Amino acid sequence: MKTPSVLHLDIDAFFAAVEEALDPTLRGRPLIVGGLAHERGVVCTASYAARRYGVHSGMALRTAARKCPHAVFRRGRYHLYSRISGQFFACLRRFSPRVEDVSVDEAYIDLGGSRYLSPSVYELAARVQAEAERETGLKISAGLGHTRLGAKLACEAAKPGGLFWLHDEAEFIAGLTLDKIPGVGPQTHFVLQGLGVRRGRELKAKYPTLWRRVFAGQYAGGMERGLPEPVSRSFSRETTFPNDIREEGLLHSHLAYLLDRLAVQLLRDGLYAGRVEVKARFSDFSTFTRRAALPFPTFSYFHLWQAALPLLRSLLARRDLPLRLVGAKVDGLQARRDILPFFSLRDERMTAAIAGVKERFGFSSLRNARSMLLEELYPVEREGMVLKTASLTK
DNA sequence: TCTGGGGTCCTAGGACCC
DNA sequence: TCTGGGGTCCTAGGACCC
Repeated sequence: MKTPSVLHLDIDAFFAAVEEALDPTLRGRPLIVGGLAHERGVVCTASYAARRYGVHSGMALRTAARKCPHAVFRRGRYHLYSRISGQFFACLRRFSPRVEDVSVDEAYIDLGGSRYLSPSVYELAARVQAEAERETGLKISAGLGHTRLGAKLACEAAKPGGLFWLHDEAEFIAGLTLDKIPGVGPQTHFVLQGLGVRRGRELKAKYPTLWRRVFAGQYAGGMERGLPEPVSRSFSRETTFPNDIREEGLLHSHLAYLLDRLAVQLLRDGLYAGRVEVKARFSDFSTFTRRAALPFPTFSYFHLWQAALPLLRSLLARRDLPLRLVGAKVDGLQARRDILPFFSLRDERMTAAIAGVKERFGFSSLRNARSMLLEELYPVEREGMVLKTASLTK
């Protein structure tokens, strides 16, 4: 039998584990990262101690507080997590050039070409795991398989902190109940249940096409697919308000703020957007989006704003309710080098200059006037030096 | 007790063109 | 005169993942 070479690694309860590592008094206590107990929001990560009370990620914070009143609640410190995530991936890349990141705390790594490092792939996997744990200071679960799916399932079984090897993937998957299969969510599960399908083998026998759809997707074929450096396809930002908002001027300010952030990100990554999308969620949780192609690829806040404002207006016309969320997204991204230099617009240069100041003095050192309204309502945390727009005009 | 934020990928219908 | 078939682009929405 062919030797498995795909290793899946997953940092256990990542955000909570970082907080525990930094504050040992939290160890063993139920810890919930994502927001404070009374806030409008959901659990991002729950420590294993908190999970014992039935708290899990995605649960409303207020529900979690009811289930586990003595839990410690923390807002996330995402810059910190992102730095440790960087160490994690740097460590993996020393063992193989074929590393695929799934998220900040999850990766696939193909050890097929790295066998010279160790006589046994199992030992090599254990070494990768141990090394990553040493460098991050966190517990990491690992699973070895022939395909991504096999590796992921093995890792799932190894949690927390173990290393598993799935000997017969096909047999294991055939025996699995559908809700355990990645890619089968609540909707698909519900439909399949209605069709009398409970396990993998029934799905394979009765609905071979669907079976292939589930398994020939992102997890099939080991690591052959998808290995070119992943490129960003979209960026988005959204805000759920502490209280629902009806006032249109204030909603415009929020939109302006989100677009400002997207413009900075586009510039920083050297990308132009081809399309902009606005999202509105009303107080009854009904959610709508509107997208529009930009007249030409751009990274300019001003162009994004011109295209996005009519979209927001049209969304607001759909319901006579206040909003609980507004969001903005850019996609159709293209690298700057792939764009014809057919225009050199003044406000694109201005965006670049503004982004330069933000880069140096912090995002909120310069704000467009439209989003300044927000500062009176929600004072902004400032990083470093404060540079007010007004002081530049002198 | 409500229900975040950041993504990816897929489908379906209409417009438009040949 | 009551009509086709394919291709492609566009937008809206949904399922799913961490």
